[in-house]
Amino acid sequence: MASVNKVILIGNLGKDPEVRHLEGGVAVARFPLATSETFKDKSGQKQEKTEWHNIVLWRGLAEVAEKYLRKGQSVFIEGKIRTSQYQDKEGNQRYSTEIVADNMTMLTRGEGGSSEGGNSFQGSASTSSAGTNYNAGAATAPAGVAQNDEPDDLPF
Amino acid sequence: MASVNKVILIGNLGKDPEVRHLEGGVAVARFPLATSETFKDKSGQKQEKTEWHNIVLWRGLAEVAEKYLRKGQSVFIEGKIRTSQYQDKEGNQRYSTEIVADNMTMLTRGEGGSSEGGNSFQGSASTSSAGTNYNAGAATAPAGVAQNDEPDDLPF
Amino acid sequence: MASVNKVILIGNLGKDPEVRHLEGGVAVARFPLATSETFKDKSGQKQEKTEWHNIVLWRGLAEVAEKYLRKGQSVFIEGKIRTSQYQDKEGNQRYSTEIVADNMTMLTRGEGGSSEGGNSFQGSASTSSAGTNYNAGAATAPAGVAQNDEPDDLPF
Amino acid sequence: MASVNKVILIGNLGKDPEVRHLEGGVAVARFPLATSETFKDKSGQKQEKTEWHNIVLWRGLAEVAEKYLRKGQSVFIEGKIRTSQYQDKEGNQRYSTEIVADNMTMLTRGEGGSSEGGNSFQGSASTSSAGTNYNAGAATAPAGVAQNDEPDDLPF
DNA sequence: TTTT
DNA sequence: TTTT
Repeated sequence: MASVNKVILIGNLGKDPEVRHLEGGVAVARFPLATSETFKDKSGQKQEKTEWHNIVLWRGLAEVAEKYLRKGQSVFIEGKIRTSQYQDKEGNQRYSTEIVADNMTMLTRGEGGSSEGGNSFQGSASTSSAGTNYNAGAATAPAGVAQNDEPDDLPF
Repeated sequence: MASVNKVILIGNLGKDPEVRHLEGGVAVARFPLATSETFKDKSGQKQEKTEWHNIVLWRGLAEVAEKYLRKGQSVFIEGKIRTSQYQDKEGNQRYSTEIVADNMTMLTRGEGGSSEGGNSFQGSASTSSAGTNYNAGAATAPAGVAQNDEPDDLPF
Repeated sequence: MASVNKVILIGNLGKDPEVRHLEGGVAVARFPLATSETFKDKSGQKQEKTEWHNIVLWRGLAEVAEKYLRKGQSVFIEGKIRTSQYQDKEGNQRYSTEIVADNMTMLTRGEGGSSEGGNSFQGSASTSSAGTNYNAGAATAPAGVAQNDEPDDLPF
Repeated sequence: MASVNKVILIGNLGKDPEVRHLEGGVAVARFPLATSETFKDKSGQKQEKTEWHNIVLWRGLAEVAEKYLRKGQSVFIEGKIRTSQYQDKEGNQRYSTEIVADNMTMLTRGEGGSSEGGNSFQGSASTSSAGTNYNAGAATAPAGVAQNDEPDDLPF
């Protein structure tokens, strides 16, 4: 039964990632990501509305997040929506919605760089995106390193 | 500050849309949409996990949903994530996450048809998608104007 | 340098897939996919414009296409754009643009079914989509390994 | 007949935009955009493959591109694929594939800024994205101006 | 060359 | 609460 659950976000980390290392060495990272949109209200005033997303990353992506992602940075996230149910202290059913990432590209250059950058990491083994390709199952991260700018000799 | 908040879903309606007509003739439709994924658990057993999404459509898209969408049907939804805060009866802060649609394509053919079909409707005035192109503002608002903007005085 | 190259299509096959089996058992499938949009021209007449996309699938996805996809059927494709250069007979540089799929969901039910259906297959090992989850490398390659990588010695 | 034609790119401009102003004041901008992916070849060597996309922007988006986009900058593009046919000098049928943008977000901060930034512009009137919302039909651009960073007082 |  |  045809099903697609895909989320694409570009936003800024509200906090440094919080990383837990589970039994077996599996890492999980979480951080809040802000996206915002501006619009004009009825009186013509420009308004900004910020949306906060709970991002979750597993394994290799979590390790990359732990090493390289910091509060305030800009990141591209591709993933899926997942809503978990839990009971609160009073026993009421509650819901918590998260974005489970399966692809991540840093849009802020590592440190003191110029105006842009970015490294791409994926939760799966394919090579459909750019940057250092990262397989979430690997134990060690190849690490995102500086990548070259475009050459001048374009074919058009 | 670069920002993108985009969701793409293909799933099935869990219920008929619930439609309300606000003052001024603005329509709002809501329905739960199921996406599901299958995976093999540790014992090699095939498992299915269903995710439920709260879909919200405004104006023209809501009217199309009211007319044509029914429980069980398959639909493509493009939109954005929006989490609303509200107080529960005990005064605790709660969160509710919805997908506000700005594009919709029916994947189930209307009635007793053959094996597939679909019509596309958009919340905006552009023609970037196929099928019957629908301008959500056509009937009640000037075309091309802030059609996804909800009025400020919403009951949530 | 942050990079994303992502394509999402829903359309109809213009022909049955053409499948080739390369040395080493690697399968490649190709088919044209039509997407169309309708719009009103200046005179208010409804017009339809059809776009044709050259879809390419590798390994497991190609085998699924060979078995299940037929002319006329509706399919969801996720992939990336790839433009190849080649010399025509006169030695001029030519370009050919294809969509290399890494995820596919059939939107037309197999045979004589009711009004809709769909099965999802992925080129990578993750479980981020629904339907029968398919690992493109399962039969011929170690799971989770570079499944979208084409061999270096392709005839194009 | 269900149809979706959507492209999402993050890449770098290979050249400054070339802008033409048609009769009636309509602007069209074009530039090549590079996306790249890295992968390991058979010998384990890291390889990079760059893909070039022909981006086309109309009206307001073209004017924004003319004012703010420059060679080397990073940009998020959302649009659709369009392949045009034309005759070459020898009368042979040729194809040219372009990405017609309907949404654009600059990922490189304007001038000598710190490490990231971005402004969002859309070809349609909706407010589904962030940054200065831009309506392609408008004659004058509200212009993308500096946007604020996230506040420290996050709700989680 | 598809589909409505 | 859908669908296969």
